Amino acid sequence: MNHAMNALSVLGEPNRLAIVELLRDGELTVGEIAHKLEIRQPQASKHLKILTESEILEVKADANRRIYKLRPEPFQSLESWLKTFQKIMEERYDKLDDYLKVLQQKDKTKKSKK
Amino acid sequence: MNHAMNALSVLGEPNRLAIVELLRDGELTVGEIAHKLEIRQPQASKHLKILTESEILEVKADANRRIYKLRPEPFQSLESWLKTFQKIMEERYDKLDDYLKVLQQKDKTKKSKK
DNA sequence: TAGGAATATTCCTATTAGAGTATATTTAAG
DNA sequence: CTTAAATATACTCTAATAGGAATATTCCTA
Repeated sequence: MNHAMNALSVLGEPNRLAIVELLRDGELTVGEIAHKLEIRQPQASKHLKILTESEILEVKADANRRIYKLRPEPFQSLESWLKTFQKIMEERYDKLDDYLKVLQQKDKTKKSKK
Repeated sequence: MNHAMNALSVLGEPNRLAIVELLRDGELTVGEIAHKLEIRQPQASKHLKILTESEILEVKADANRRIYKLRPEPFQSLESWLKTFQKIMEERYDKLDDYLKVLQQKDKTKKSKK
């Protein structure tokens, strides 16, 4: 939970979120990330550092290259956190159900369709 | 998706996240929120405005009070967005994931009974 | 071992965003 | 009609932060 909250604040930055979405499709080097997002290398490195320190990413050294990829934990944490809002999410579904029932009722009174 | 990204940046602010977590347990007025979070009323109002404009909250007027509560949509969006990381989440912790799936299945059968 | 490529780091600047304070607005009560 | 309560808004200040440029570091290769 605490981890999920930290992840949220880190992912609040657009470029960092973009990095995470890039890495969803597989690991990438710093240069590749900088190129794909059209940002400069130092900025990429800085964001990657923050993402790594918050344990959203992990690095693997390959000679003078650094290969970054996603860690699963923060996303699992976020999922757990989201589950604590399940009740709210369901409330509206129920309302929608009720609404649909109302529509069906009106439909019945208007013209008996089916 | 776009909505989920916006929600992330809005929830990146600690006080706003705290407000959202407060409202998980039910609707509250501005004063109640400010008091519970030990922040000043104008700050509460500002954060609530941002949260409302990003459609995370909705307001109801009651005389000179404003009652805020969560909207389900952004959380559903976040859930959808998180699902796009399912592959990464499944890579490791297969056992835990299976367990969660079992729980989800049980949950689904509960819901569909209603 | 010199040079170049990839990345990290440092320092600076400018923008931004949140906090604080004062004030405006709305509404109920007396 | 005045006042007080609840909330929103406007203004200012300050601090955090992202970006830019230059430089340091590491590692490979000729």
